Amino acid sequence: MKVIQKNGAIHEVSFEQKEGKEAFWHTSAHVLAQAVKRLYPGVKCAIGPAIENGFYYDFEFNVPFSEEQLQEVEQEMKRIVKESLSLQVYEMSREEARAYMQERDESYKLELIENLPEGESISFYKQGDYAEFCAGPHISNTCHIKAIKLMSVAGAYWRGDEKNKMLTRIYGISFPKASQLEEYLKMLEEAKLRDHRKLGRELGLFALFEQGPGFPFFLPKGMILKNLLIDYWRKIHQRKGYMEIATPVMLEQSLWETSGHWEHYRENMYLSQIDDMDFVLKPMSCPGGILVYQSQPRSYKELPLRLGELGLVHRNEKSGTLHGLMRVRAFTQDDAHIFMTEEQVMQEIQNVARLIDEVYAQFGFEYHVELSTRPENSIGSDEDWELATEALRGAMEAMGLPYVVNEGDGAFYGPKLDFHLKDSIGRTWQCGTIQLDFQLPLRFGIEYMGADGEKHRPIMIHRVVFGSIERFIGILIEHYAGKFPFWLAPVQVKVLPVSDKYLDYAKEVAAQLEAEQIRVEVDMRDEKLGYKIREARMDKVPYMMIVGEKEQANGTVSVRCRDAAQEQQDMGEMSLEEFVKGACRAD
RNA sequence: GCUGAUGUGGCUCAGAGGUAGAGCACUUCCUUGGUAAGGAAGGGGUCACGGGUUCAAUUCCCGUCAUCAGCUCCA
Repeated sequence: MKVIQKNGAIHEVSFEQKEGKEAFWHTSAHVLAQAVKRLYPGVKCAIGPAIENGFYYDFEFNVPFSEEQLQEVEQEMKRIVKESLSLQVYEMSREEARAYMQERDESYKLELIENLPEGESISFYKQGDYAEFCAGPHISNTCHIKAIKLMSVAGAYWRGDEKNKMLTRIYGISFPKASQLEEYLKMLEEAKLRDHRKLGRELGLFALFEQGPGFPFFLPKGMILKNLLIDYWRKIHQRKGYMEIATPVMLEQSLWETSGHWEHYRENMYLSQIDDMDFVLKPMSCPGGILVYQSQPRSYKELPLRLGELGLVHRNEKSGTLHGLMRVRAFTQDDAHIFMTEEQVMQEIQNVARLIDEVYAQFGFEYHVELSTRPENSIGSDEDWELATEALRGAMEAMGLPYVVNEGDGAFYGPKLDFHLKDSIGRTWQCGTIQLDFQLPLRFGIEYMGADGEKHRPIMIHRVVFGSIERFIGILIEHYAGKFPFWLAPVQVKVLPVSDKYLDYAKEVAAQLEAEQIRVEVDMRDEKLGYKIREARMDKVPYMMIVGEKEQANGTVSVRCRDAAQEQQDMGEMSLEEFVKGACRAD
């Protein structure tokens, strides 16, 4: 298909390319606007870009509009596409453009025109009876849009500002081939089946109650999973020279005034008063970590001092943002604060980056890195920010890790590197961060004794690998679709006696597996084998062991495996030694 | 927090202005069954909460809370 630039240049591009997709979806958004204008002439158009998956357009409707009317708009879009309208580009002066939009009472478009640079002419794209100013590029003809589906209607603020009027946003997706739309819809279904809220309930991992919105409960199996992750975390951090500490969940208010949290994040903090003291439930563990640092005089010989903490933090997130385990109000951060000299900074950043790399590889995640720079309401001097930002940048370059820059997205006390991992169906999640901080050491006045006998101020790194353990578990559930690898499965083996005549043997098998540190359950219910297999499969247990007359007589088990094609699941009869040595160590 | 939708037994969902139903799960009994659901009986819900309208509300209206989809936010 062909793409048409705003200077009128045309070139060939495929839908598979990023540029092609964007032009395709952007044009689809224009078709959506065109359809809406045809059906509802009084509607005002705001903006309609291509997004990661599809496109949207924001409108101000003068009549009520709801999901039911989507079908109608979609039909109109299909009619427009059938008209095979070719896109034309032309330019207008600012004045002409303004007059054009004024005539059509497009107040949002007028506002947008005001924000365009003075003096430059404005490019318009026109398809049939519809034209709007737009930087493009667009595809050359609407006829390429073979498959369209409008997905949903939602409210969205004009220019993303909650003080502005809420507009009606219509989301849609389109493709050059009908089969691609089917595939996409199938992928959405797949994502729904993986939803950690659904699987979390079905697998008995966690629960949420009205009595604690955003405060997840861990059920026995979820707790096994959480503890396994924590065990793994401890092991790897010990190896990397971290020492673990634990600081209180609640500390006195003045500490948070010193740290700057009181000023910057008061609205998100839970408060409590005991006797005459004002307490704050910690939203972060850093001030606690600093008190530990300060608990004794520090020498340069101790640096870098790596203090790790699985800190339970509370943040009063807005009600509308809560989402299963992904966005909660109480969670465990796998935090660590590293205190070091200026010379050690680059090396430490790289050490942490390597640690994160190792952990993500363990779960089969790919990732990319983003560097977030100074935000608006930040503390500290320009020089410190510059130094810190360059240190993070330098470490990435020294390691040869590519990164993208996120302007103004840093923490209020320092810039950061964010690690965004990619799950098995291609979605990305921000988990690990490395934040460099000159501010808290200054605010708390922490020091170390240098080799020169003088006092110096250490620099601090804040970092997490999982981010939030709760959220990481949510991501893992969806990544694995509940089929956890053997080492993480809450129940690794389920023993299924063919009938209760073999219950004793089943228990004996379970006891032997337990002796091998394997997490095992016996299905002792009075049900038929087929039924027990079905349930064990729904519980996504990696291995089933069927025991009946034959196995009891031979002192063996018949193993059935979760992770194989239907016809290969039956792994046949084997001894427990064989299983323990071979089969289950594969992953 | 904002906009919209939803809220019926553990789960998935049906239902109606006259105080509720199905399937699965659960309990008991029959059955002792070999690779994705054997049969029967039984227990379980002040229909989210608080007001209002009505002779009567779980069903209609208002408010609150929670959940869902977006938006905004995410140290």
